[in-house]
Amino acid sequence: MAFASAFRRILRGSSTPSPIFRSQFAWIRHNSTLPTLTSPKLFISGLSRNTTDESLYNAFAPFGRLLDAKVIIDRGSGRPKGFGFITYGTVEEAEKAREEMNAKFLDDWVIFVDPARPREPLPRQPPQQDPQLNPKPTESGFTTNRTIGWSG
DNA sequence: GTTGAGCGTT
Repeated sequence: MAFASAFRRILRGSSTPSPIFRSQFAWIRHNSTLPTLTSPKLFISGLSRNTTDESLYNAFAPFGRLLDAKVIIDRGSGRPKGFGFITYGTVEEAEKAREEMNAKFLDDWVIFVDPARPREPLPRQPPQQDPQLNPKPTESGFTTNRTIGWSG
């Protein structure tokens, strides 16, 4: 927006987006609502292009046992997309890390720590199940018997 | 060598 670029010039005067400005948003999010974490997986956004898997790991290592720390690299350009994912052993560690690292600096950039969305649907716990939205898809002439469970 | 919202290369 125009706000961001304006604050950018005011606070820094350089082409680097001001971390101070970004931290305001983070504080607002921090003070408004804290969504409870349900998984030890965290989505880290606002990363610097200099941040790599190792530096991301080192930044979040003190808050718990990190099982994974990954900075997403754009396969086309081969450069970091500016966000990544970390996985702790427990949700408590993830919550602590979120409390400690959200709206904090990493490589001169204010990072955002949010719960990561599930990438793969769990096989035993479907996230959404709306049988009412599919009353009867029997238009193809087939009488689709509802198969309970995937008997592979 | 480019500009910063977002949910991942298997």
